[in-house]
Amino acid sequence: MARTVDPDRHRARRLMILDAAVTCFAARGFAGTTTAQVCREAGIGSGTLFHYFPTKASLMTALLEEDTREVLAFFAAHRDRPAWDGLGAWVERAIEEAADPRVAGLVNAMIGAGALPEVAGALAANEAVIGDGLTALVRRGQDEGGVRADLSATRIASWVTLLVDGFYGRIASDEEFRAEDEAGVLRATVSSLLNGG
Amino acid sequence: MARTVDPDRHRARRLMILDAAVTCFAARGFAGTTTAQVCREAGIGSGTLFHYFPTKASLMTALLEEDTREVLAFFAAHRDRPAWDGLGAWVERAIEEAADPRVAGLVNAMIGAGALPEVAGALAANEAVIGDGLTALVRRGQDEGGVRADLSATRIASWVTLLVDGFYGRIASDEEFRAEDEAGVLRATVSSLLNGG
Amino acid sequence: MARTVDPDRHRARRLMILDAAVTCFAARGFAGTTTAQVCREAGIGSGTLFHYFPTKASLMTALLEEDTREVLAFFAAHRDRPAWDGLGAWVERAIEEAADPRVAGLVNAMIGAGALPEVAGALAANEAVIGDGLTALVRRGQDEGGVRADLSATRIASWVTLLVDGFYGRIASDEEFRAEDEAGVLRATVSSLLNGG
Amino acid sequence: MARTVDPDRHRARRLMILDAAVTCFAARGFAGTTTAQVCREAGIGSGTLFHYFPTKASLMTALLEEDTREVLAFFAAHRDRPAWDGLGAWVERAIEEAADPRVAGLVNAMIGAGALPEVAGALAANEAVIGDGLTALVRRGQDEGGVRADLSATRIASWVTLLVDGFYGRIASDEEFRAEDEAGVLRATVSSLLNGG
DNA sequence: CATGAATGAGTCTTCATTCAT
DNA sequence: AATGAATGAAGACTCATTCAT
Repeated sequence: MARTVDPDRHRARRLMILDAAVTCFAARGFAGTTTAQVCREAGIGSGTLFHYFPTKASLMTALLEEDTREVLAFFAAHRDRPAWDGLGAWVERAIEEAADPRVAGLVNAMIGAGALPEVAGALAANEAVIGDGLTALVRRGQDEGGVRADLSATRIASWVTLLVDGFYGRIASDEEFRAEDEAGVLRATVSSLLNGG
Repeated sequence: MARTVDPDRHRARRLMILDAAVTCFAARGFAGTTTAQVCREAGIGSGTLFHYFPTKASLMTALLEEDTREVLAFFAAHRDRPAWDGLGAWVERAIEEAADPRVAGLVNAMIGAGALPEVAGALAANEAVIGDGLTALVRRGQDEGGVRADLSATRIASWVTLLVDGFYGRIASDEEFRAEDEAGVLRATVSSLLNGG
Repeated sequence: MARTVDPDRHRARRLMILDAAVTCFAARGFAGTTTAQVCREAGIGSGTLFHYFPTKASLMTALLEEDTREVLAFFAAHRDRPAWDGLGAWVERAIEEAADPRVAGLVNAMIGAGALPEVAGALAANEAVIGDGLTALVRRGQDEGGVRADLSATRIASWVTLLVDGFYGRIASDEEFRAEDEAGVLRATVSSLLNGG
Repeated sequence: MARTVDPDRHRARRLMILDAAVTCFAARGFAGTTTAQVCREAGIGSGTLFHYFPTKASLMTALLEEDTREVLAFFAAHRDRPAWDGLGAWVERAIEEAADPRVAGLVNAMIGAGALPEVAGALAANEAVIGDGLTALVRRGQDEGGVRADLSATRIASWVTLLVDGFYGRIASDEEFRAEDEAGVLRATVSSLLNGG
């Protein structure tokens, strides 16, 4: 009756598969990726894939949930720090993530898969967590001063997201648009947006 | 002497089918849309669809080419007018297009389909035309004065596109982000970006 | 109430279409040929094709029936002439027909279409007419002397057909097997077969 | 350590599917056979068929390649034996194969599918191997004596093939032409052809 | 008569998912 | 737990045929 299940090994395997999925989704989009390609990339059999993830869509939702968890952690970590620092850190986080060339492609894949009902929920949840977290930060920034008050916190948060998502999108579609080169403009544009230009 | 071919009727029918495709792609994405759904939406048989468009992907490329043509016309119309007006008109164009609730969804669908090799070319061509047109406008704006000169025209054009695409993206994913409400912020942000505010 | 139907014109048009069909069937086989290709080859619209021939298969059956009629005429013409001459003429007829490079391909196409129930009947009728005609000729040849009597007329007729069909088949599949070069061997082999080698 | 792949089982299954394909192709021709019919005949699902054979045409090419392999083995086995025996054995092989009532139909189906570009190559290869093998045998027969020398080895080989293919064709199209009954005439005709009758 | 746009039944093929080993 | 052979539902696309003009 040996305990064959090693939770650590299980978690590591799971992450390896998710990493393979990121590579594939980023390169070929969600619909353009077959589960067979993910298996090959991960070096596993198809049976094993479905042992860890019940459906192809669940790979995407797992990725989104993973990100949602990290986003929650991010906002939790900034709950007691100055709002302005939190907003700056959010932008820095985006710039750092954009350094992984797969991230921009993955974001596009997520958007493409967003039309699928199975993914829509996780995508909406992810966006809600980001929207809520940023809105809270912006509102606090308005209270603390430093963030403009002529727009609602919700709308400002939306515009910050617009800039960050637009940043990812540009990286994905424009070879010459490089995260490290454009980071400064992003920081400046967000700043300008936050304090009302 | 039967003259069954009525070019006008043909063109109208073609556009009707493309319109149905826009509706479907916007609602369910490219991969999520079946050709049968487009047929139903257009009120035609499957054979008729493939009489006008040889493949499902060609619907998407036709849409992109249609837009590319309009974009070229736009930039041609602004060739001899003040660059600043042209840039403003480009933003207004985006705001107006965003009024059609399907456009934002369609943009997402295009991004999702961009991984398909058949679509990639048309998508790249579309982006190139926009990039070139905007870059020319920005460069002229720099010469005429009024547009900042600390960034290259190419990079500024890229950032304008980032804002416009981000705008579409937000409309698609956020119910509360409405084109008419946010048009002012878009205008201001683009202005601020252009003059280095 | 002008009599618009010109029977001659109708017949000529019909033959032109059949000729186009022969070209297409010979080049691409029956299944490999689309009615659209026949229309293009004949320079007519699809509606016109089906005005003359109700189905694609009817093109094939018309071709077979055309041949059946010619075969009947051939055997009728040789009814009162020496059987040996008739058998020789039959071989010469095959050699002459094989000069049209399309004939061998057409024969293959007929064989390929023979599995279709709509064509099977016409093919069987064609073969029956040839079989009956040759058998009668052979039997008469046996009576007149000159043709071996150790095999039934039916079997000998079958073997003559085997040689002629094999001749067509070889021309179709072997570039270097040319009707004019091999005619002599065919004549000799048939002769040898008829008089029991 | 799971070893699910049993090469023997795989090969057996593959052959079972090919056998089902032979049955279907022989009965209804290549174009007249649907992949669904092959699946039903083989007792497998459609996915399984395409697990073993990527396309419908590949069933035909596999069949041809199978035969090509056997033909090569045949000629290899007769390389060091008297040429005359080899030629005789080739005819006996044809007679034996013709005993399977499906073979003649299959040959017709192969001819019908020969117009397809995917099949043409395998068919040409098959014919080349037969042509080369027979030509070598005939040439050796001429050297050893016993085979006429007034015709080139290539042409004689072509005529042997003409007789064998014609034999198959007759069996396919004429109910009363039975392999066992006509074997004697075939042997005699080939003999007569080989020694210049 | 001639036309070709419109049709939709029928095909091949893909691919997510299951399950026996 | 891991495998990959087997599955079949679903989808893109073809093409013979019809019919309004």
